[in-house]
Amino acid sequence: MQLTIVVNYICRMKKEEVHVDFENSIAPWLGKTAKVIEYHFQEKFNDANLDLTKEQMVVLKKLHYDDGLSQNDLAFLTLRNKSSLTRLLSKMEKKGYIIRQQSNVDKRVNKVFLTQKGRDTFVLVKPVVKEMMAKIEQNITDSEKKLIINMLKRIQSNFGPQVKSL
Amino acid sequence: MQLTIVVNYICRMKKEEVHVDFENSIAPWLGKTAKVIEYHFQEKFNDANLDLTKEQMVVLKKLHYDDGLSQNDLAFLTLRNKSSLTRLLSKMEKKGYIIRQQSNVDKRVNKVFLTQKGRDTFVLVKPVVKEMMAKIEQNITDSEKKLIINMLKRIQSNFGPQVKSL
DNA sequence: CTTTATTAGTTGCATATGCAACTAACTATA
DNA sequence: TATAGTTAGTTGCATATGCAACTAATAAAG
Repeated sequence: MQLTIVVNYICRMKKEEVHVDFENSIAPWLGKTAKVIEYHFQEKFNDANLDLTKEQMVVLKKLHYDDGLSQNDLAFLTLRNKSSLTRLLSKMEKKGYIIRQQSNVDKRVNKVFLTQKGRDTFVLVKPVVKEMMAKIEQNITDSEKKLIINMLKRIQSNFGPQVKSL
Repeated sequence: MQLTIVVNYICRMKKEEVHVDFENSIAPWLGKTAKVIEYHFQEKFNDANLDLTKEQMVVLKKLHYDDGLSQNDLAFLTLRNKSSLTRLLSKMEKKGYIIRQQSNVDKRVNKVFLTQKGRDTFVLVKPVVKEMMAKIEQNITDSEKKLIINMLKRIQSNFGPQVKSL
């Protein structure tokens, strides 16, 4: 009798496939929406003849508000692996948007600065970004906007403390 | 007098730098949240010893519900460039998750099918995904969940008609 | 029925990314 | 102070991705 129970249990285990309701879960919708937005962001940059990827734009933006950050901090703040940032910066340096400057306090550290071209480019980028933001939020009310941002922050908090937007 | 007006206007144009409020806009928060989630998704897969990227998981999932899709449809449904899908499938085929089968109706078309290994793997993937979904939504109420998904759908609709989740 | 246009899929090229291994430089400990 | 550990940044390797150019096959037009 005991054995029967165990066998039944095992059989049930094998049959009971875990069910995941993708259609009514946040993650897939979030992923898809982010993907759509990112795609159109890049498209807008290309249309505006900005020689810039969306990732490079984020770095430009961070430096605009916080010039002279170390690569380490910049990687952390933009949610990037430091190796990824290294190569992103190399491309941006080659294009003349930024320069690396070794710290004389700690020779391991590179401080990253915007060049004049970098600053000028960001000025051109801003209206494009603004337009995209408006398009994204065109049918979202202000209170809804507050709400969704609040929810997004809470979702992020489930994976550890985070602070600012990208 | 007329000239003065024009000159003043131009000066104002140059000074008035466009201001973008990143901190109170949806896009950056959405982007960041999606990035955090994607990172932890991949981490979970690795921890569970699933030899699978998150992108490959999405394809596996689509085929699970719609076996035999063409590469074209699969690319469209997963928001991928067809060239990107080609290479994604090549890797998945090499790993034995899927097979391509040329259509005999239209020899240009490859229909994509899950292999037994692909089906078995998806069974292992599901609980991991389910756990992640729960973690993401742990501090979001059901009505909030409905609300955020609705908003995400509306945001997507600003970039053309879309249907299902990823 | 032949020519032209379109479509499905592949490939070269460029970018972005995470991990692990590495170097150089700084910090802490014995 | 010498040795061990840590940290910042770089590089090799693997994956994913978009665009443009390409091939092969089908559809449309003459």
